[in-house]
Amino acid sequence: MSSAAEVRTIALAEFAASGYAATSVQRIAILAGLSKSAVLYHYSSKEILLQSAVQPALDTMEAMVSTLESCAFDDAAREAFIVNFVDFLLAHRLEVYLFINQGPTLIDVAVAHRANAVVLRLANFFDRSTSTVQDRMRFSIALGGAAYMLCSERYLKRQQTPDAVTRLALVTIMSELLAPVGTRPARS
Amino acid sequence: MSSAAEVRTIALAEFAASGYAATSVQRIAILAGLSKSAVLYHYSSKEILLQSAVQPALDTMEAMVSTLESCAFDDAAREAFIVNFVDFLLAHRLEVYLFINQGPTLIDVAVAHRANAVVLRLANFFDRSTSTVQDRMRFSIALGGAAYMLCSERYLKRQQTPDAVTRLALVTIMSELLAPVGTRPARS
DNA sequence: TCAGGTACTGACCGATCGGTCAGTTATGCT
DNA sequence: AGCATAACTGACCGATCGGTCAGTACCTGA
Repeated sequence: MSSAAEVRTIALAEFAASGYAATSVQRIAILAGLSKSAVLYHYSSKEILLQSAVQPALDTMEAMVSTLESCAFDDAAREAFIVNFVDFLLAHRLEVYLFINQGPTLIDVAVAHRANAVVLRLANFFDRSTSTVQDRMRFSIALGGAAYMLCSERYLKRQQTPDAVTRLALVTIMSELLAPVGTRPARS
Repeated sequence: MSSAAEVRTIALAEFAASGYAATSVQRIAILAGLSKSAVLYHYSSKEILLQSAVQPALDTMEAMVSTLESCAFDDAAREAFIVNFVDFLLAHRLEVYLFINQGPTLIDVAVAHRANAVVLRLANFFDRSTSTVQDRMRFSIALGGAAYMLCSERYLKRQQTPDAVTRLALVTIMSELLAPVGTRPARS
């Protein structure tokens, strides 16, 4: 892996684990075995480093939400979205965790506005497709809960579950949480 | 409200909303209409201010988990715990949000160890009372999701739901998420 | 061989951080 | 009134922050 890519990977992990504000460029440099100047050579500022680290995930999520908004939201589409979304969460858990629980704190970071906007678009989409308070709450819990679950395994001792197992269970739980009232499946 | 209590309240809100590391004592002072020195007069350090702000919630949660661990965990106890826990979440949403998604980042803050420990105790308790990966995931999602949902309402536009309504819906959702496989209720 | 670009370093900048301290104002008891 | 104590301020401290800059080692194509 190139130095630049390695710095990006390390920065993403540190931003997610310790917070953007609490992670210094100096610390990222040390973890990458470089000087602070070298990090700022590859990425001209800390903010641009964050942006570079989360951009691919953000692009993917924006595309997913756009697709969702532009098609009829029947049961099949809902099911397909959940599977896609779970795969997205598994592939970009650090980015999602970062957006979800640091989004509001990064008020003067440009890329955070994009992140907050796309989360809000998704939330509003589910708001429009349901009418009850409980269903809105279910969406928030599914989103925030999945992001938390996927990253809390790591820092609490708890054994790491293989992605394939996590994927199946998460699809089940998300389907249950996001199913509209009246069609919610009974679980055995 | 006394100055000291006001500072504590403001600090808790800011720590939860913007992160402990990203919130300066100076900022808390300005929001409270005081000088930085005045804040450090009431609370001798930033860390002690955090500790003072979250201590009541932490005491309550430790007591709740102790009660849980010391009684038979039948269906009635599970149901009673969920109701108590939801009330706890509603009363201390900021503290829980702070613990849940800043706990791991505050590695050298003493009170964070207590917070992480009690969360881990609760997680391990549910681990022991179930055997499936999915049930463990359900617990994480319920905890992280509830914390996220209760605080995301505030900073996203979304209308504030009255606590009484939130309480009922949250008890329903948490019961569904935390019910052991085989007894999970069908929802209409 | 040597010019030029890439990757990097260390010294340094102003700003802000958490925290200390001497001194000042306000309050309340005797 | 007088005085202790509580509440608070502003100046200041060393450390660290994000970021700049001049300089250097190294590789590559001409």
